[in-house]
Amino acid sequence: MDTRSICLGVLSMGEATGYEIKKLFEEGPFSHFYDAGYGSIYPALGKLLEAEQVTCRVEAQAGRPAKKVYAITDAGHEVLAGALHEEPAIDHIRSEALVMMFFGHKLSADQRARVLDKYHGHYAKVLAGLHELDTSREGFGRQFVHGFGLAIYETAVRYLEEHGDEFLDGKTANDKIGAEQ
Amino acid sequence: MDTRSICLGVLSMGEATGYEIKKLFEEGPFSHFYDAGYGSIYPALGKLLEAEQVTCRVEAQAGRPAKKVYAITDAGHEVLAGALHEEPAIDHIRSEALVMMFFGHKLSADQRARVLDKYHGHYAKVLAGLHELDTSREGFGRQFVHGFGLAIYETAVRYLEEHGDEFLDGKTANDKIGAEQ
DNA sequence: ATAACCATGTAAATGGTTACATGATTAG
DNA sequence: CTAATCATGTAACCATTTACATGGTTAT
Repeated sequence: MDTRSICLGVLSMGEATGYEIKKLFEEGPFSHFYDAGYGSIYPALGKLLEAEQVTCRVEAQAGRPAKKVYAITDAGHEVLAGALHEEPAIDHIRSEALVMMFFGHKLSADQRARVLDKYHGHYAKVLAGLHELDTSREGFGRQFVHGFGLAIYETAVRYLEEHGDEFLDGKTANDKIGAEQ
Repeated sequence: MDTRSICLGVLSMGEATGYEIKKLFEEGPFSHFYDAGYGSIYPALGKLLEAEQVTCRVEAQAGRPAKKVYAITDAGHEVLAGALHEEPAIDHIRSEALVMMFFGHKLSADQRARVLDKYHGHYAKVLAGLHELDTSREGFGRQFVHGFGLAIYETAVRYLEEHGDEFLDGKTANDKIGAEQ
């Protein structure tokens, strides 16, 4: 399940260009559990084309760069089905922001604010994107994953909003209890 | 903020071996937001040693392989402080399981059950590990990040338990509403 | 018996990020 | 006028994963 397989998956929903696929990872229905840049999407599409798992049609556009519209082939559908029946790997999660927050006592107040703010901003933005998606007419898989994303990102944003001050002030839950007593 | 910096961070909390660092990522306080295997930890420690950001002491053990206990140096502390004041990158998240679930309609019932079960098992295991941690005497950063992890992983496990059947049965929320009417 | 744990490491292969390269159109 | 959007791609660099290599002890 590398970028190639995900691209096949996206193309199984309909034709798309590399640029459009990137947007799905940035703002669309994949934004909360997958990311890939142009530097990995374009080479992936190139390899899929070589392997004849996709076809490519060039569309000229007036006053715009030409598009390359990719479509999945029968061979591509087979490879995708195979990839979807492998053992899924454990989620890859790597959060630099959480590492920084973990070592919050080593951060300046400025940096604490910057890190928290950026983190909250990102989660809020992804959450807003999820809210804009309407999956009510989509299949059960998309609905399930969409609901999962909503649940998680809502929890994350709420936590950051409710507990952010403790982090910024450098207060622990203990400090708060002590102050109340 | 690559594996080298995180290793420095871990070592800023006390001496450790590569094996112990790995365990922190697997089961310990980093398990919910970072992972790295031996293949990236050992080389990272090697480079830190070369750069004199850590020292290394070999400890022989009876009936056990010898340990290499690493400790952070002053230079290491400086590099760590610098790394902690950079701009944090956006979280890297890549979930093969969610990709598979997204395409649930292309999965056999067997594979749906396998994927869901593995996913739930992993989240439940990390959550159990988080519950076992007592951060009440730790600094505000660790408490904040621990609380964040608990909130997120509890939400995830609950969602999978409450909505898993819909995914296994291939039913959408719409189908359910329809059945109730 | 068998699996899991302790404990290290390297080499090859894979894969991903970043920087470079181009350039017109449109919205603010 | 400035930034963002549309649209593609490559080359160099960097990081990570996987497979290989070793082997005694302890718990089930």
